[in-house]
Amino acid sequence: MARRTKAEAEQTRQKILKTALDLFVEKGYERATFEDVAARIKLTKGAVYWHFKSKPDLFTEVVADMTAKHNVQIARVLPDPVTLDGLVAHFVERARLIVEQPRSRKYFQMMLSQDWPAAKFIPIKRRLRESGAGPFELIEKTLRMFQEKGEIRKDADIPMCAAALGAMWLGAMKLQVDQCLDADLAASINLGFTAIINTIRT
Amino acid sequence: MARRTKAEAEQTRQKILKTALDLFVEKGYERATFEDVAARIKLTKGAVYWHFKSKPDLFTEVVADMTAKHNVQIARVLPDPVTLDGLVAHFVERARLIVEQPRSRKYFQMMLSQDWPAAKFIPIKRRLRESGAGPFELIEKTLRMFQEKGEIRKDADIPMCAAALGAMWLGAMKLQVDQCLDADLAASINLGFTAIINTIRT
DNA sequence: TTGCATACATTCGTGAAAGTATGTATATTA
DNA sequence: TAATATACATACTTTCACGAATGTATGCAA
Repeated sequence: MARRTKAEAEQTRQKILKTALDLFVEKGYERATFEDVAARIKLTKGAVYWHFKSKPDLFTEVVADMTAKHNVQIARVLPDPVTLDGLVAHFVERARLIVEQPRSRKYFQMMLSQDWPAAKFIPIKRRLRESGAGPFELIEKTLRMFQEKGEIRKDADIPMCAAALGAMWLGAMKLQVDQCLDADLAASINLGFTAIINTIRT
Repeated sequence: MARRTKAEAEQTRQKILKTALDLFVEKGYERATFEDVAARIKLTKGAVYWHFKSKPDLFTEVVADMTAKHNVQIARVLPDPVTLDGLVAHFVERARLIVEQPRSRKYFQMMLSQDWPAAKFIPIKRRLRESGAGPFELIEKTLRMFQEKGEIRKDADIPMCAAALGAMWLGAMKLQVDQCLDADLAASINLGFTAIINTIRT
């Protein structure tokens, strides 16, 4: 076997990305090897090295690819919240989406399990924070907006409230991913978010 | 150099445990080697192997040792809560303790970063859940107690409320450990816990 | 004081994974 | 259609941590 067409090569690339995500989740970063990835899609290590020059590179690409896809997915079905209750509903829905979509679920599982050397992937950690597990910016931005609109008390401590909401979100997602959450994820997020937001409602 | 006295050997063991914790935090499980540990305390790999028969064994012992010490520490200064407000105060204080004590802090950093093959350490994951990052049992047990005492509404959904509180706790600790928490940890835990508990107060 | 157990040091083998170099058949392009 | 770039396969080197084997000087007990 030898050279494939461009389209086929791109398919191969996508297969590698997908399989790599699976393996990073199953075995963790260190124990997942290029040979594992190659074997699972009937290729050789060399082929994988053709598409990705190193293991850190492969991991970085997997994260970038999944982040982009996930963001597109979210943007497509979840409009930005326009009411305070909408903010709660937004995150409840977001959680439901992540749990239901197998790919997104695996992505979060990998990100939050952090069975990978986070210290070596500082930019990834930042990306994770910005768009993935802790969309704190969205929370804080939205809270400020509603404060100006008068739906939130002027004396409310927005950063602290946002921190509490962010912690709630992150914790719930992590519990879900670690499969330690007996209760319903969406429902407990709903409970927590509502309780916290009600303390600063006008 | 050769044989030391029993007391000296025990000191060596403690040094190894301490150094191993440091290195597991700094480099993660896979990248921390017996040589690293040995070099840092001016010993050789063989010496470390004398005290701990394998790497999983060393890791397990580090966790067991730190868990025990941390539990003793908590039990010594934090009485079990006897009021609902006391429950909040308990966790606020617990958080403060963990942040302030360098050893406990590192312990949680290692446990929550999970830059180690969690799948290979199922018993440790259980231990972690029971006594470390997610003291859900304490929360749920205490809530039930207060429900019987009449401080919590009879129709309150205890498991879900406990899940929300647990998520809040876990998320806040993880944010702290990952150094992504700008706001004050204790204060945001206080805010979140109070808000959630107030929704089920009689 | 003798003899054994202990607490290390030293050395080496082994295997596994990362990465490299090269071969090769085919797509693409000029 | 020839030349070149591409998309792989194959085979190899390198690295490195685990762990075992062995050596050795000393503490301790009888």
